[in-house]
Amino acid sequence: MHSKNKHELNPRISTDCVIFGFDFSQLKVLLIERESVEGLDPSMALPGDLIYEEENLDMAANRVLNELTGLKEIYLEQVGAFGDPNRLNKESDKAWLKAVRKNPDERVVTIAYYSLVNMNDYLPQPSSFAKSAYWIPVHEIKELAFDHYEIYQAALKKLKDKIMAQPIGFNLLPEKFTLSQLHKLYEVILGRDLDKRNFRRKMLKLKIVESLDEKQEGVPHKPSQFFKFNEENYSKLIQNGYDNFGF
Amino acid sequence: MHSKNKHELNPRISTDCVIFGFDFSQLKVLLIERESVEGLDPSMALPGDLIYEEENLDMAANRVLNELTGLKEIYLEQVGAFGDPNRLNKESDKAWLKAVRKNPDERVVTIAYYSLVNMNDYLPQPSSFAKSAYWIPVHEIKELAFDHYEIYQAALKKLKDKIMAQPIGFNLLPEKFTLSQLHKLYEVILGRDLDKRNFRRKMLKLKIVESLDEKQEGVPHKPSQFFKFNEENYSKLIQNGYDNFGF
DNA sequence: CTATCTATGTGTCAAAAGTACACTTTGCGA
DNA sequence: TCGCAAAGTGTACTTTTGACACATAGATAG
Repeated sequence: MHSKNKHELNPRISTDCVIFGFDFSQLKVLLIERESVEGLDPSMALPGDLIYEEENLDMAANRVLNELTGLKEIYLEQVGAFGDPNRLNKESDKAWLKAVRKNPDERVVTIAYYSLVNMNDYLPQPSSFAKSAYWIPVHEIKELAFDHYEIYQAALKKLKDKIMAQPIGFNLLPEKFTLSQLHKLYEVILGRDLDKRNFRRKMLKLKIVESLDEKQEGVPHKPSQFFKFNEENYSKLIQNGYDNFGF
Repeated sequence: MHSKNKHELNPRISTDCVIFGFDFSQLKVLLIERESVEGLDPSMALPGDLIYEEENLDMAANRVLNELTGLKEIYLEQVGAFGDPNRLNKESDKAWLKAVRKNPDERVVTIAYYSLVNMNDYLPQPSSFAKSAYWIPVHEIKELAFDHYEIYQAALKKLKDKIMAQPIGFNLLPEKFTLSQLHKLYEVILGRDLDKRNFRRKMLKLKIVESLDEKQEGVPHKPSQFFKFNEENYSKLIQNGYDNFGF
């Protein structure tokens, strides 16, 4: 082993956030466009930045997300750590880092987080080095800065695993929603069709949704019933070790 | 916010490994005893140490595990990152760090990994600052150095989730094993009884175990059939997106 | 005011999976 | 040869899944 390798790593730590949203037809991810640097194509990235001393990882992720996109008080779940020595070594990334970081060549280990939010409650307001922040449909996400595409894929996998193991996704919807919307949400996350009747049957049997005395209005078809999430029944279910939600 | 907090964190990175083994009756974890420092109780810890420059995280975890315990070429799966600013601040830990680290007060973010191994294939051989390395039954694990207990719990949860989602655990057994041994393994990981007949039925239906023409010998009861793991059927199963193994 | 359009909402049946449960078998050793 | 200890085996019942097609409510356009 080269003696060079014997030096203990002393990197920076960053967090990157994969925030999923849903607009009733597509699954989207919140991305920022970096301030462009002379001549470089501005490229899309996950909101993420270096963390500070004295911060714990979860808090840092929330702060960074807030600074770059304006989103606040989001429950973030950890995806994992990404620390390949070459993760920042694409030429375009190096140029950008040179422009914004004090020590652009320093190695950075990033801790990735993900979350689900209701898009309508959180209007992204870019600041810091985020020139803009957009909700991008997942099917349009093809390349991202750094190793962010890999991080995004890992987060999506976690999301799929989680939604298969236990019913989640209520964060992504407004307080009252229709079963069709919930149904659609599951379909876009899992990336496949689910039988409408079987889906409804299951949701209703679990009693985690509750019918409201209210219907859609003004739609050019049979109006659908509104439902709300029953938090109480949901926590009971989870506490009883329910972990086999699968379709 | 205090200006102090605005400094970017520049910590060390370590890895800690939670290695599970099985001795046909109990689930165990590989722990090391640290070289004792004047007056301090030697305490048990997960094998873990700082990583070097130029190493990627997975490789570092393997190197560290090997240096401390002698285990080699283990498939390690990431548990996650643990980086609370106070994670090394117990008095006993600080004293120990002072004795072995160049910069004992430096913040350290650790990336935890876990794995399952066949205890008989890997006889722990402590070295480096590991005074000894033992397989400790999980029910005896009550406190560990640093935040290692928390890390161990997170790893155990991952293991349970995983074994519920897909049949794993063959790593923990010798090449040929009896269905009773496999059955017991599932019980100790999940921490509850599983019906013997139902367990066997399921394993056999999935065709991931295959009967050998060989029986136990010299046991004071009906000798049991040996089985082997059918890797081919197993990968087929996994590739078909099988993820609902639950009992 | 009638016809048409569109998405909602509903029931049944067969197959598969899960759950609960008790006795016989084999080989060793006393 | 008897007893012991763990292996091994089958069945009946319940629950869950998965596949499938048509009537309904309200809006709109003619």
